[in-house]
Amino acid sequence: MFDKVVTPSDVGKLNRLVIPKQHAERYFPLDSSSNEKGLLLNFEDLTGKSWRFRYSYWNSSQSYVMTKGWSRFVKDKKLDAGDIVSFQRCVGDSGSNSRLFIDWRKRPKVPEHPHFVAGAMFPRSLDQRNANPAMVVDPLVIESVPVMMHGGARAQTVVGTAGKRMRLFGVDMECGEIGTMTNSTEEESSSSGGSLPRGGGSSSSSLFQLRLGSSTSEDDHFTKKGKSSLSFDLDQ
Amino acid sequence: MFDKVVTPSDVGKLNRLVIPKQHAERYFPLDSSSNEKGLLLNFEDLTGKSWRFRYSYWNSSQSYVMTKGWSRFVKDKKLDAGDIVSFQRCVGDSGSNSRLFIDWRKRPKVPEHPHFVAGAMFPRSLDQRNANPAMVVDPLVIESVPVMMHGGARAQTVVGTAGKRMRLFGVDMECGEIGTMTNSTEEESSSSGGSLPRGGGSSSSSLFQLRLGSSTSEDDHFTKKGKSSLSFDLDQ
DNA sequence: TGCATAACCTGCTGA
DNA sequence: TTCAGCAGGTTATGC
Repeated sequence: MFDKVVTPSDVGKLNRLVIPKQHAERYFPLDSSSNEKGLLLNFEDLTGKSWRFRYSYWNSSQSYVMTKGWSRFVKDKKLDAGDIVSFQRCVGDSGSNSRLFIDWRKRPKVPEHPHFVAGAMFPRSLDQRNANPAMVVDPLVIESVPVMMHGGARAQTVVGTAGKRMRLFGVDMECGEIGTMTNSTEEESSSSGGSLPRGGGSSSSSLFQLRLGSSTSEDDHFTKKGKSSLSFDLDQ
Repeated sequence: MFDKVVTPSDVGKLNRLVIPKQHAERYFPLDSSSNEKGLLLNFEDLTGKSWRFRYSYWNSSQSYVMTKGWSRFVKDKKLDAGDIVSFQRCVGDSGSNSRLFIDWRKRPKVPEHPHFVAGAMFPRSLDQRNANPAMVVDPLVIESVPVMMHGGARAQTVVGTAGKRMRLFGVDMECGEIGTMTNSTEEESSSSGGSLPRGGGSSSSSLFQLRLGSSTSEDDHFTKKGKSSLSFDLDQ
């Protein structure tokens, strides 16, 4: 049916998962007259374990949500913001019945300390409170496409030239063509050598590196742990 | 009948007072069949003013609560978390009738930074999440009585000898007779010089000082501010 | 009378 | 199991 990249709120203390309205109304329609209190949905994960979520509509926020049972799933699967949950429906043998499945995967692997990320910024190791879900971009789709075109990103200053600065998602960043930056570390090199193409490719000239901050110490802001109380000053 | 040390929620925006189940079922039994929606209880305070509270059972939280009318009482009496409300029943002259009374008092005055408290520990300036209301002991009743006998305290190791250690409320503490501790600070001295007797009294030999931690800096755990996110490592 | 706010009610989680 | 705490929805109330 559909996937959702979960937000910090989806896996946080609110104990609810917001179902995007278009998916909710298409795949889990609620009869407003008969199903006043929402309904219980039974899902099955790939291990065969059953998960029952209460599904309802919140008038206050005009949104569809999974509530009861959801937090257990988050804890059991150790979901973090940016991870992806996938809802699937399987039509059963009997025809009229269908089984619901839920699956999940960790968010796409990105450098742990993403001072440099080709083509996209992944703010998940930064302050979750300031992270915008729209910022999480699947590396598979960003090849050869300028960053500022993606995921609801709103660049205040769009500069496509290496060495220039731009402000993206409210964060000051430095841009450079892949292969021209000289201070990329081993870790960053190996990471961008993964799913992201590095210089020499046919489309390399339209990719950026985005530099977030300049700290290299192991004890800097980027390496601090903490679930929700962590805060950062990025390149101020 | 019973007292309750009110929690932040009891005097906050939830506009309800949770009645501990054992007291609720003993003193305010609800007939689940006839009184589906709870009942109205009339109390009288010491000024003769009448207070009517709705009293009911919440299935969702499995708890008994005073709801309607309670917030007016909180505001009128200026109740704060830690204050004590007292419910009393007086059998009337007619025999069959009984009058209900409600009384209240401010929480016992304790030192702001209670590193040393004679005869009792007052953890309320510490992390509220870990504080057990049973730990609040009225200073007036503790003279010459060993600490571990009071207020629902459960000492895992009971040691009545100065200099020995004990574990009370899950906290490791050091015990000493009053007057024998040498590193009591000025602040602590003046505090214990208040409502609590210090050495030289006729019963001083049976009183303790309880040492919580050993930090004296102004920047230590004990002086940190914060409503609910504070946590401690006590004498580990 | 209508709106904005407060009070009240319910459901849920986590310790 | 109890209950503190949070959040959201609904009802009452004052301007």
